[in-house]
Amino acid sequence: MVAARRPSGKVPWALHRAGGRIPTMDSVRVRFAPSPTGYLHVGGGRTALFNWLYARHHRGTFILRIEDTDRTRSTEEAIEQIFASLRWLGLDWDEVYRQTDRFDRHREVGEDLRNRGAAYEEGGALWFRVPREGATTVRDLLAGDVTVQHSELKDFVILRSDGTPVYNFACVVDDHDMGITHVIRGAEHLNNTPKQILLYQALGWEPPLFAHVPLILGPDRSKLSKRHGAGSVLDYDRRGILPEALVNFLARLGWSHGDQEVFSKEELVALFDLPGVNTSAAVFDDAKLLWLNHEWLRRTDPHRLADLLAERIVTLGVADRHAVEAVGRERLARAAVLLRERGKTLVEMAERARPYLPGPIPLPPEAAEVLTPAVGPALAALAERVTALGDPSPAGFEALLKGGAEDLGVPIKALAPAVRVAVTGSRVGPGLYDLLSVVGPEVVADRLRAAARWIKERR
RNA sequence: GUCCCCGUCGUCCAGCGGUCUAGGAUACCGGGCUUUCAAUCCGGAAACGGGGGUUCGAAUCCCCCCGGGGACACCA
Repeated sequence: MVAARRPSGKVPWALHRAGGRIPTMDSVRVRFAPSPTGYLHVGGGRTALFNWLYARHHRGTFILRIEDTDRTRSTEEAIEQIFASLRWLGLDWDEVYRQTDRFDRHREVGEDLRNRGAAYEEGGALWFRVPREGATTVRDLLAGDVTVQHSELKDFVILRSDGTPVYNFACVVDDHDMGITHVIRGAEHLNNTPKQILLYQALGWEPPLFAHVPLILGPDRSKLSKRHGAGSVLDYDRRGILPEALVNFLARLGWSHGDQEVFSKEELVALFDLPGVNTSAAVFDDAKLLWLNHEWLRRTDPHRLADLLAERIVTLGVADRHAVEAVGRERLARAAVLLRERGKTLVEMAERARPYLPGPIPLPPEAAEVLTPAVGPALAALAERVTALGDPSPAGFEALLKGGAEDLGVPIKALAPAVRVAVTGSRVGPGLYDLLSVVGPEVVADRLRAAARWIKERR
């Protein structure tokens, strides 16, 4: 068994791997076939993404097939979750099927196999007879030629005693009937493929092309699964990850285009192809996802970001809808631009949005470190000047503060942190003048007065 | 255990026989800038699993070993 190498020269890569068969590139039909036994995790999400990208890149058809043949484990909620996850990722499907709708067809083909002598009944179930001798080779577009001796295989059930089909069988019948040209799926299925090829042969059908993509591993290097915690695609939405970031991250897990790291979905569609996919499993690195999310937060249109932020602020209970509306979309967009510079997720941004919303700011005891008795009068005086401020731009605030530091007798190095804490309750945050400008003169003045009072009451 | 797949910095990738004193990204460490944090800039540490071949030449090809993962259901 020799793994095929990517050829150099002008031979089209896929053609070479396909052993000379010519895949008709304008009629690509691929499918994502999840089983609705739980939420869609990122491994499944990546498989869906690769299929979708392959279909869109080749102007083909992306099919969604719900593999719910195991009625005891499949649920309607899981199906809804899968739809919701794909929609969130922005992976639209052209056709959708449900395997349970095709049981009659599966039984019909099973019957055909039995009539041909390729299957036999035992214990009420229909078993496929695997040849004793010989071997079957999978010509995988990614793994190369993989040969398995028939002696390694056992006869397997294709129709359960209750008449329902089992995975390997339903999969073959459906892929054939749906005209699937490329089966792009996780590497855990590579071992199933010889059985499926045997089925195609017994039925006299031409098998599709196969491409088994490498697995995604958890931090402990085992196949990513539910027990790794936040593996659900929708969990990333809850964590404040942008779909663009997760798509970008997932695409880079096992696929690359030179040294480029950031890809928009449009770029991925234009660049993605099977030759760029590698064959080794990848560990899911949360830190890098967070970095990408930050990149995408910074590339997102401020108004769209404002809408996403508004929603988070409400769902997280940072403020109510009324307060958010009072701020207005424009001001919120300006706040979002400041917030996204320091926050890596929408959640972090929302949690730090309090200063931009109306109302007083609670001052923690540590505020006393910069809100000293010495700056109290200056803050009170500054509040009056802010009220009379003609130019509420960052430059206007900068002139005001620097002028104030000068003639109020408090050095800017002490005044700036004091104003920051008075307005935000925190010693860290965006550039002070930008911050004040976004918060606005009225609210700034109110909080400056409140801070002056707070200092006085503490003495 | 058997079979299958994989093996470059901690992690994700580049590398397709010479251009590799191995490149990018992230994470980490140090410094500049800043009222602060972040961003940004500069610098640093960090890898070809091991052993045999083939070749003038190997991270790149072959073999063995080791290591990791996956599959071995009337689950998918």
